[in-house]
Amino acid sequence: MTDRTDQLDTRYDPTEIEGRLYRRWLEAGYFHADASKADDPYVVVIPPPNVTAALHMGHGLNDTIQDVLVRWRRMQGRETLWLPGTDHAGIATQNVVERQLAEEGLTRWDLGREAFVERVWAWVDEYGSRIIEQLEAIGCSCDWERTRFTLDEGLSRAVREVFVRLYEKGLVYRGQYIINWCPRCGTALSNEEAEHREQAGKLWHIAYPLEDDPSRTVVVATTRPETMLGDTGLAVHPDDERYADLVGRTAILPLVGRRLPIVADEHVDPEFGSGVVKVTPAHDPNDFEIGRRHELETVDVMTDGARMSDAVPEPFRGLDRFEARDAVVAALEEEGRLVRTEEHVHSVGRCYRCGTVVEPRLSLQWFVKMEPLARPALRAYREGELDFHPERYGQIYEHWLENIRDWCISRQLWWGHRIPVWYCRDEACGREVVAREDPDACPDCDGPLDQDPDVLDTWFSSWLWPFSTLGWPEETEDLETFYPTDTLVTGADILFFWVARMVMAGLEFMDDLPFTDVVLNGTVRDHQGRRMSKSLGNGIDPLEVVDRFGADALRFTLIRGAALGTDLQLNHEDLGAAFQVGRNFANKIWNAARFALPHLDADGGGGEPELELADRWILSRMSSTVESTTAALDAFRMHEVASSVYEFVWGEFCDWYLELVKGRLAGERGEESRRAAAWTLRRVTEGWLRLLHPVMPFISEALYLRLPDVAPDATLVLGPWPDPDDFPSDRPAEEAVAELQELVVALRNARSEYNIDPGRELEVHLASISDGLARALGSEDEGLRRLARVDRIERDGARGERAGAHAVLRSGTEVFVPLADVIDLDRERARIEEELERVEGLLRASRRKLENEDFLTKAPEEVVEREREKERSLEEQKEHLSRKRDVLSGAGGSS
RNA sequence: GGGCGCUUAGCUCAGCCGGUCCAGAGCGCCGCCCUUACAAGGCGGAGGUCGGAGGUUCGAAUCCUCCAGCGCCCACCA
Repeated sequence: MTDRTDQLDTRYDPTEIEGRLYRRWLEAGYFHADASKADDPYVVVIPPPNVTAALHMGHGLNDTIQDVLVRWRRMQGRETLWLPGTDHAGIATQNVVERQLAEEGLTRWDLGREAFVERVWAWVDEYGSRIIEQLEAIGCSCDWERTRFTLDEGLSRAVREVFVRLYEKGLVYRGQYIINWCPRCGTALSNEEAEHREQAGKLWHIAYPLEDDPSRTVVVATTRPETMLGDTGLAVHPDDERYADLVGRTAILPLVGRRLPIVADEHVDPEFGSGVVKVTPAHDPNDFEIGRRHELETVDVMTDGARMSDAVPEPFRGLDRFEARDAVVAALEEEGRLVRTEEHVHSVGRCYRCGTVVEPRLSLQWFVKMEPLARPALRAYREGELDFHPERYGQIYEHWLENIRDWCISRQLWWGHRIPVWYCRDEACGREVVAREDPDACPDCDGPLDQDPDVLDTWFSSWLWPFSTLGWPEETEDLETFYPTDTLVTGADILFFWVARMVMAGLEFMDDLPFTDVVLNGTVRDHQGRRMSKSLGNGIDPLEVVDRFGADALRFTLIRGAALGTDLQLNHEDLGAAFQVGRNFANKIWNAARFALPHLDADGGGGEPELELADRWILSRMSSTVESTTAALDAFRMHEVASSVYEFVWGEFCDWYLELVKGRLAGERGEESRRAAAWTLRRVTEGWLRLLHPVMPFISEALYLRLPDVAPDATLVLGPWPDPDDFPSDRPAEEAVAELQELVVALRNARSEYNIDPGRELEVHLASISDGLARALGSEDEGLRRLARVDRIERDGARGERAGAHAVLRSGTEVFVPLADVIDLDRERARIEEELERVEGLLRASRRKLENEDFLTKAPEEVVEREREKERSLEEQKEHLSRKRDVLSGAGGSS
């Protein structure tokens, strides 16, 4: 690494720097958390990406936010653990490998269970670490030594322990209920895994004849006519007088001929449709309940693949359910049973993995009883122990928990945690064994046992993530030290799947919340507002962005757009446009440092020199920036973290401070002044490099290492994080420089307005100079000359002159620049008039307020005082502007 | 059916538990500038009745009500 800054290119090239620094950090072990040293640790667990995943922008955003928080806390000196890992993602991963097999013309059944699972493991071994490596490319400071996988031995033991404990507590049970069945994936799903979408469909009205009076029919309506083949009853509301005489009688199911008892049930809405409901207990959750209350039969009319089963009349057997729908409708029509058909919009559930329409279906599955687990999770939230950012997600969490339903956890897959339940092969014995260790034989009859063939829902391992990854159920040092964690950063789409369930598991098994703050980041969308997705082809590959613009540019752009709870739009068709904010900022920083570094003194310049106004000003601004940046981090307002550093570095440090001190650094004002500037520059540069480090870790570290008095093995990674008190606050200096800036802008404005040659030096006459400006001129005379290209500054002069540019600053200071050769008096007068009008308008508004008795009595004193000051300032501006107008309109004026 | 969010400059968005906002940023646009850190830059500028209508208040982009458009979540809509 070289300190020869004169060799640095004017364009920042991140490629070589980033890889080298990341390797250094890894080798130094900075990201590894030491449990023995952690008395106040800061802990984050990563939302484990699927092992099948390739890094996409959603990860980019989510993981960068985590890295910013983690790096900040680490810099603050807390022993910080960011625990990484991946999720085995049952359905998704199984699908990937099954698709591979399909290309070879095979199915998993051809391989058999054992060989198939081996094959998935082989896939995971080969590709499973890919996403982890990609996280390194964007700079994530995870503790890679603690990387976990949800199918690890340790995590598997945790899963099993939890299943057994819940079973023993009576919270896990097996039963026949209506679940969501995905016919493509061939498995049951939880309620959360069925995504409901509104869809245009039809409502078919069908006439069912009565058994004892076939001339009389009752009309029922359905959106899924194929399921009528499984009807086993009809229901009406008990108070519905229209049908009171039907209750207890029997109808005949068209096409099938089955006898259907007509029952009275509260669930029926007499207002909807005809007020008569067909009851299909095996294919509808409500019908199932009605059927159970009235002891109706259940007839499952479909196979696992959603074809019509042998339970239906011959002509329909083997038909796909949607073919069967058409066939049933046609047959009904032929028999004259179809009364009418209407268009109907209703919501249809689809598998969240493959999009196939799910079939509500009666099935024997394992469930977790959720209400007892939800109660403490609700209490913790209501008592304020759990905070959501943004807050509104708390209400969504609360609502879901209040209405929680039991969780179907068995999946008819092969890839996942096998359900630890064995059944005695002897039906007469019927013993069911649930055990932590695999049993050899039936404890009752000593006969052979068969393990339940199903695996557990992937989320049944994910919900244990905050403690299973730390060693639970073993009482490890890690668990003792790092649980509970602090902040969870994730997407709102898995609030129920994951976040709420982790809270429940944490409280149930650790007796403590798994985290105290939940940050929900937004969705990354394209420039048309569409979610980025593979199928739309509108995704952006974060690694391509890293290659082209650097990880820092990627991170800065993401963080700057990550306003709390809002989505982020990025143009996938023009990466340059999308990421130039970050790229340009990195370049700006690079060049600012390129300029500053050679001016810094190797020994830090000895003791503290006599600081000048500009020095005190930038130090004071630095102090404010430390404060605002820290406050933003503390409140998870990521975009404010980025923008507060950005504005300071670019808008204050580069645009003003560097320009103000250029002359001094060149020695124009003597050694003491040079030393003061160099000393300040050194401190401020380091200050903002530290503030920048969480968001842009690479460039900040690279530049930090180039500071003249920094050891080659030093690092920003371990902090310290700056404190506002490290930099003296200086209000008067801030005010003075603010007025100087206003003057500079006014002069530049005049120059631009009249198209004055940029090289031409101006002569400036000032009158009614404010105290602040007087102070600024006293010490920054040369700064003014440099910033506004001024060669002569006169005080209290040229009040009566007309041919030039006129201005009045907010402080009331009058500015005049003689420009007889270029000035157009009419135009100048118009300019002043316009300004005068604006000021008068403001003054009127201000006076209106101050004349209002209510304002004076009801508004806080400081607000009134501020308004008075504003009035005074406006009065002065008005007076001085009027004077200028009079001068410009004076005798001999052109109009 | 219930709930929530959004609507601010041409575009993308900050600000929003009221006064420091004389409403900001980035991009885009217009003009000038290759001024020895940076043209991935500098300087100046134009551009907004803060979705609409009421209301509360001394004071509203910010709070309340209603309306319109967009989006999201939940729900046993046969």
